[in-house]
Amino acid sequence: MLKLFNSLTRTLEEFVPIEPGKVRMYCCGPTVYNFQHIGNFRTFVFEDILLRTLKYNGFDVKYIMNITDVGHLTSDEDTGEDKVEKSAKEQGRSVWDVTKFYTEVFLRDVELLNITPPEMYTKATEYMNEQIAMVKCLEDRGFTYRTSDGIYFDTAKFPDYPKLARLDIEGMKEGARIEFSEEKRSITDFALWKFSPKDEKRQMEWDSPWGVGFPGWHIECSAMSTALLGNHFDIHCGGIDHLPVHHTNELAQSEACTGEKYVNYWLHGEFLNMGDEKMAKSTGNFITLQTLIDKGYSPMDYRYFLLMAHYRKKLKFSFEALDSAKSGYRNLLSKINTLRKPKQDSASDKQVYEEMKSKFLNAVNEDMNMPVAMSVLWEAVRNEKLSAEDRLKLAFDFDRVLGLRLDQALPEQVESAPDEVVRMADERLEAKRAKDFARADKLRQEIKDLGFEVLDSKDGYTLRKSD
RNA sequence: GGCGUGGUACCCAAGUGGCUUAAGGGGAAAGUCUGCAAAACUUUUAUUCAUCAGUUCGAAUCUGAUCCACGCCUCCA
Repeated sequence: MLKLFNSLTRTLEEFVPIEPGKVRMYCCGPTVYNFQHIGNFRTFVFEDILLRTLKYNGFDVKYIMNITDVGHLTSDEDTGEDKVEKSAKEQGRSVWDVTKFYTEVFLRDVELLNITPPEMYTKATEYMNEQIAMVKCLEDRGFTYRTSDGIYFDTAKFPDYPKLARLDIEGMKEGARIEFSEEKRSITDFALWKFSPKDEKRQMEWDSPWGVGFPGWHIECSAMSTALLGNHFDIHCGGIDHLPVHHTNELAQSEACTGEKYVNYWLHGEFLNMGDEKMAKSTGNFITLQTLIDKGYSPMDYRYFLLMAHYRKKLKFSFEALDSAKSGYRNLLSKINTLRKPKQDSASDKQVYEEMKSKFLNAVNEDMNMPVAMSVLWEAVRNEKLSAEDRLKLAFDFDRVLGLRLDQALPEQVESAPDEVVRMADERLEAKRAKDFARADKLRQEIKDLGFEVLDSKDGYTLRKSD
């Protein structure tokens, strides 16, 4: 039985899909005006784990992720600047170039991190009609009002508005950090459609029944998810920061428009912090996957790091912790390779085998407890009551959820080393056989200086890249 | 001002009333192996869960207080 923590009820609930055996899921994707940082990817990895967990449980999953390639405001107020337009201006490129570029980088990082792509990435700019139609629907149903800068959603007309985030709207009014527009009837009201400024030509703007403008930043997810998954679907997820504003607004506008329940399970991934502070694009306090790669870490090292913590707990990023993940991942691959070697194999205790499998499944199904799942993996791979073959079978089976590319773990063999190094290693082997240990040790050191370690075996050696 | 989260070994991090006198990884130490190393394998590494008081037959897990750190109420994964 798969249990998931539903933000709507703040409890662990058994997952029951609307349609038996099938799951329809939507996750909020990136806004492509800048690089996605490793904190963003914590959420995308969490969503990937969720997808893999559902598949591991035998569900047929229809999964959609959006790419926000249309500019929104830096704040919800009419004073805000559009991030995409701003980014384009700074870089002296068109907005279309900017979003294309960051989308490509995002897709590359997704691939590097072994994140399963959705069935479809939906781009906000390609669903403009659906968005306009939904705003129209809300207008027809009387949930909107017009101000000088746009069409707004009247949250007071939707009594369930605070339910997802458990908002205390009265409390919000007292100490809010920012003044809200005089024209807004309530602090929680939000824009559905914004008018283009009269004095400035935007690069991205569309015609609408209300005039030339652009969509409010919440409407795209409602419009696209509904268009592809229907009015009512199973799972919607995103970063925890989306809970109080974006998802709250999305839920309100969707249910107001369709009159149906929007989503059954809302799941949110916690933040990755830089030291004690959060990592955020807006403050520039962030690092990208490429930064990690440049520093000699593999994307899988980072994925391993993420799997060491539960998705609903804040995680502090530090290079010390990443180093420990890197070692752990390397040791794991090394263990896999050891098990692959055709040594004499012992018999396997089938009961232990089943026990490992069920322990793993239980961990995964307990709201995706990856730290425990990882401990089961280690336990399985080191379990002496199991044959090497069975241990490998378990590891590869578990990897369907973990996504650590364990099956691609290859011994860094002689072939991967430069000829020069191989020649030296051969020479060392000869010296060793001739009991010329001084010479052998000297060669070993020289090979080490070239970045390789010699691992001796009974009648030969293997080379491994050292770092 | 309101709402909320967390403090577990040297580091990361599970566990949220008895199965746990606290998983797993990293690190460190010892042993096996080895010409010596490395790798591999084995073993060891928290009588204790921020502090104090209480509830209970029983608490890291519940309650209260205190200290500390952090997030949200602006855009943000």
